[in-house]
Amino acid sequence: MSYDIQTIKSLEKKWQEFWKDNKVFEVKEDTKIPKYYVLEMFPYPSGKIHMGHVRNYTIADVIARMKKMQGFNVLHPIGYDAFGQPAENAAIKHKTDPSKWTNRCIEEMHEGFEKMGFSYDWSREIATCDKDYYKWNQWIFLKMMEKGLAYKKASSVNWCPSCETTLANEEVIQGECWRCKSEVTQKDLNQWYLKITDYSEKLLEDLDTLKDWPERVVAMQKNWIGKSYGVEIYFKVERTGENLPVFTTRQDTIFGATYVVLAPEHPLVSNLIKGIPQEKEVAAFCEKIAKVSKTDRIAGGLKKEGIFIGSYAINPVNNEKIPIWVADYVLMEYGTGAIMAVPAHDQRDFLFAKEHKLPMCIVIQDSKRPDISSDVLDEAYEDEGVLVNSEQFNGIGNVDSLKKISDWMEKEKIGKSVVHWRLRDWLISRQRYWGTPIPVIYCDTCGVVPVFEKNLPVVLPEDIKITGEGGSPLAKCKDFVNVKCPKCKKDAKRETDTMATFFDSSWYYLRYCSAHNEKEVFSKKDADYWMPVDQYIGGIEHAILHLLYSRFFTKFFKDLGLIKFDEPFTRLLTQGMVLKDGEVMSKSKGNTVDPDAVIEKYGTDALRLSILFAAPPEDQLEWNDNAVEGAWKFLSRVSHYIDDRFTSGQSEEKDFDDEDKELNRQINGTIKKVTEDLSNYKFNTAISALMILLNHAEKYKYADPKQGLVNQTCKVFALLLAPIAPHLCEELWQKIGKKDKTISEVAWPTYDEKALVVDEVLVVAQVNGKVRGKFQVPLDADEASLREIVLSDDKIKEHVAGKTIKRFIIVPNKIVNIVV
RNA sequence: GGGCAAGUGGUGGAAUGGCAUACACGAAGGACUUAAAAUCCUUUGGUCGAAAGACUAUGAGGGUUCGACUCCCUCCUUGCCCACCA
Repeated sequence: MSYDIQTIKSLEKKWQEFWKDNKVFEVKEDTKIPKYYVLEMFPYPSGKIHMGHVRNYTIADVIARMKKMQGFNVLHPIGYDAFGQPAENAAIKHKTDPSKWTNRCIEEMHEGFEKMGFSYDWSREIATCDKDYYKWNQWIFLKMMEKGLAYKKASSVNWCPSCETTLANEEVIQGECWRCKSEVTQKDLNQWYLKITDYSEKLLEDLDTLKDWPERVVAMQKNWIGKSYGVEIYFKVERTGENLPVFTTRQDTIFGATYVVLAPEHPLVSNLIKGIPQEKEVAAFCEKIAKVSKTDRIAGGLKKEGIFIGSYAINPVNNEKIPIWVADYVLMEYGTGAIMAVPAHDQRDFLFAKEHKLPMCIVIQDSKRPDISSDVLDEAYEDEGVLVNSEQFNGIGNVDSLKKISDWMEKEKIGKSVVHWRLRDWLISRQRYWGTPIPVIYCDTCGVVPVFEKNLPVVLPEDIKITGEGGSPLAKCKDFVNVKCPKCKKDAKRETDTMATFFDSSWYYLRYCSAHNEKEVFSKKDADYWMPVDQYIGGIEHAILHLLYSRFFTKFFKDLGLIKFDEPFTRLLTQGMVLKDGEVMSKSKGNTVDPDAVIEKYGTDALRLSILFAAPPEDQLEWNDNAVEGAWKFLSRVSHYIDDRFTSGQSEEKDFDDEDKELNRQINGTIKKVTEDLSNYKFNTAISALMILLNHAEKYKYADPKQGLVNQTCKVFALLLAPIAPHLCEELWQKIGKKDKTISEVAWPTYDEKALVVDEVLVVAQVNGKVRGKFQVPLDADEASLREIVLSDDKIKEHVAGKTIKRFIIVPNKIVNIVV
């Protein structure tokens, strides 16, 4: 076969059609065969595929194809996360509608995936904007309502003024909208929430079972869930006697509290300032802070603003009277919205106290510089030490005192141990059009009425004008909004908000198990067989959002009795970004490389190979055109090797000479290495092992070869390379294998342990740790013979001469080190 | 401020206690060719040396070890994530 781009392109097309026409990668549940579920995070359909997709999905495809050859029943599906705002924005820009735009993008992507030769089960392709899919979003929502997990509440929410919608906490990155980077403001709205916090403990605990997840993803989730143990201490307002609980994790510093601070939104504030001289001033301050966005609050940095509100609090441990302040650095959402300030031992309190000339009281003494006083401190002392000025607790180490103090407070009923979580309930209402309608109806008589299950789906009307100017388009669609109440049949109105699209993607992996089931959200039996996902692959950017939500849904489904497992994804791989000139490839930066153009020039297999060879999958990958060129060359050499050397109809030879044995050893060693490396995502070293074998095989004697050995080499190349460069290997297999099977159905090669054994090994000899010689010695040579071989060498003698040998260290079959 | 990664030739990277720089890219030289492309061969961390070879080198500095890119401590730099979270 001639190896030129035209030939390659036509054979790639030929095999892609063959796989599709013969449904090679469509699978059925079969309990007699072990299953393997390979899943990549499904794409947002935004147009043609980019290098990021190519990398993510090539990694998944190699794993899926290898597992299939290894005899697993492999589920490898794909679909589209098709709802969401970009479609709406694109529709406005191109004067089309989101549905048309999305469908065109899906077609383009589908085509791109076929061109990459990915081994998908196309019969399970899904799109979340399809009513057969989002019907089940609505069904899940109703189930959650039933269980009290979906509820509506009025609250101050994150609002993106540019997207004109609310955002979940997880979608606010450094005070900015995760999508458009606009500054997020706060707004009071009545919105739908999912009670993910009911699962806080479970979500945290089960992280420990995820042994095959990257540690940093686990760490990020732990951080986000944010469990902290502390004490709620009951301060009292001196004037009114009202209870004023504060939350702290540093109860060891309670005797050092010199003032109390409330968040500006704290409900006590307005009561306490009523009628006092500075009422207006304080109210104005609180109002001012409430308006400031979170970004600005943070950007203000260390400068902390606050004001005394005219009342005092009583510290229950010593009945001391300390002033109550309001300040911008205390957040209403965390703890009780009130803190005790210990300026001597908390840097934020320290800065605030200095700024406002508030007193300090040292209660932890640094053993290295005893007798420091508050006047000499230039920052808070936050390290460990021994308690002072703390009555009966004096002299105890502050860490040891934590439990002692909380126990004592509980006994005295002046506080209680509590656990606080950082995780908030998940706000899912979005004031946007292109999403799943929330299946709820508002009736003046019956109140909030869920749509009956039999009336699902609530279909998203598609003939709608999207202008992008103010308000949800659905709210303007009278046919959609005006309905009869399902309970009392009087006039009622539909909810016009749609669901956040992260809802859609929180369970799609279950839907793939029975993708077109019309009766159920997914079939229990199919989910039992396929789930959990054995290998999940996607970007690190989903480390918190999508992965946390999916874990939450899984736990919810388990509680519903629909599934039997706790965690959806057994093994997780987060692949690195594709960069060009040191920056992430993006359309806005104009540094993208079009996969199509690369395929045009070098073919799909070369693209796949080069992207895997260039870097380990978790690292960033700097794109380099030359790398594809190199991949092309390698594939060409493999192809030529098999064309030139393979001869059919030869029987196996037995009497191997040394050169034959060496080739045989390398063949078996390569099978071992490639099998292990591919299983551990070490694609780059697997490929280099194949290159090494080729370099060696090409040098193997041409004149008098053992043909059986050569044929075996050819087969090993085709089989080991098949998951990476499937088109070429299919073609090569036609020449060297049985023609009734595609190479993807041929068994993965195994290696012969015996062939790996050598009778001689190269042992490195060191003198004082420096390499001074290398020796071929018999395998497992004993100390005496090693001493004899090594010490009789002239060069070693030279380095040892005139010195006494103190030690003779032997690492069997590897190294000897003579210490003189 | 907290957490987690990472730092190795001209470049991507390999080696996770035992020959540092595998494999590849790039570069230089050569063969084939009227010529070019393609292909093949050779060289390629640095310094000294004609060579044999010696010394030196994995961000910096210390430590453990017969032996350290690898383990420990301190520091520097870069990237990512979180962050007035009490």
